[in-house]
Amino acid sequence: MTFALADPTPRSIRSTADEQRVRILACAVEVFAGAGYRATPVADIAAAAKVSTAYVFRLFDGKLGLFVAAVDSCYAQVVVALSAAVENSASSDPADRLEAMSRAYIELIRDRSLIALQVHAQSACDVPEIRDAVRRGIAEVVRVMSRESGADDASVQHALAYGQLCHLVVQAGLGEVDASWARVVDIGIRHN
Amino acid sequence: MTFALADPTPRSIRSTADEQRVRILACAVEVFAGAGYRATPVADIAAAAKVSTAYVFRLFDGKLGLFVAAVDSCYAQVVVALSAAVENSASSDPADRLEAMSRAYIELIRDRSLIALQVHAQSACDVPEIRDAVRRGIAEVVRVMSRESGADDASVQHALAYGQLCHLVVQAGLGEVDASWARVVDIGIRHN
DNA sequence: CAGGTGACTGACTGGTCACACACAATCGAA
DNA sequence: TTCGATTGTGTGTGACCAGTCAGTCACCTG
Repeated sequence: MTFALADPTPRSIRSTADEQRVRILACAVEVFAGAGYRATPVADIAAAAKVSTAYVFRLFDGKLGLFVAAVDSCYAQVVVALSAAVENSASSDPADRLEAMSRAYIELIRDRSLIALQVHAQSACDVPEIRDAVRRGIAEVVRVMSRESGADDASVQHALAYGQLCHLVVQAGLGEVDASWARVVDIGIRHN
Repeated sequence: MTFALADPTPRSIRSTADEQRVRILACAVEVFAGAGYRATPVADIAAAAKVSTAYVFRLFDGKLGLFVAAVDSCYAQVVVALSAAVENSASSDPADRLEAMSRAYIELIRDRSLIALQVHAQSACDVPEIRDAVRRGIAEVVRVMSRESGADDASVQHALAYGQLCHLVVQAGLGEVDASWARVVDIGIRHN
């Protein structure tokens, strides 16, 4: 009574669990970014990754473990992007280098996922494990901004604040609102 | 207009539905602020308000209607606080008036609820009704800041950005983290 | 080819939650 | 006092969802 239900093209090659883990993690970032931790059933992520729900639970430590892993991966990507930006910056002026990082962060917005996931993680900080993941991520981001730019604390803080404003704009979709108040919020993101 | 929040003396007299609505709404703001829209069962709010779950559904248009009402009420409180702050400000200098508003906003943090609820609403923006409520709220805040302070758009935007940074600090509890990176984020909230 | 190991799944379970409905208690007016 | 309107609740239910388990199938090694 066994019939091949899915997979019209049977996978000739088996993948390793580690490969699957990173694949599923990438899907998790994307899908969690859509509706957040609580509103996203693990089954949705499994479907996106084309695996069974049971297998996701086997590879990760529960839904919480999966979400934390997704958040960690998200911040890691941000850090990489920031580092790369400053690497390509010719100037050695701290302000310029910080500016390059800010610009790089804006660039990341093309893919809403990273921003959206950060907001969702922030909102789920009542779960200790998630709060810790957020702290780890912010810590790393702050460290990389300070160290790689050489800017003073106030400037770094300023850049962070505008990053947060950017989250609001993306999440509430203010970019597509045509009103004067929306322009007040939206304007200065590209501007220093 | 005084509203009695808690009634120590057992109600001998019937309350009107409108009274109950504002009472329950106040509870909803507080309880939703704890864990957000999805993670908060309506039953929890009903329990906090000492009424039955069924009655909450009778007074509000579903869980979503209740949450939207809570978000609206939250932003309304913020706007009131900002207006009051500028009212008490002697100076007519736009920068000073904006500063007074920022200070007032920091003051609001004593009660985590208003900040937390904003973050949760922001995170639940995938629900159109909630996204609209957030937009309404932000619109009103921006309008009041611009109009009452007379400051230029860039300054208002700057104040907003630091407000958002403030949300991150509160939500992730960075105030209680003792590390250099945490201080970079935390420092400047009181400082202009 | 026998047998072992790891990838992967379908089917189930225990629990939670949003919401509905019928009913009870209390009030104001005629 | 009766009647209708309004406040309020107990009980139920259908849907959904995290996590488990027993078992299948592909590949490898001797």
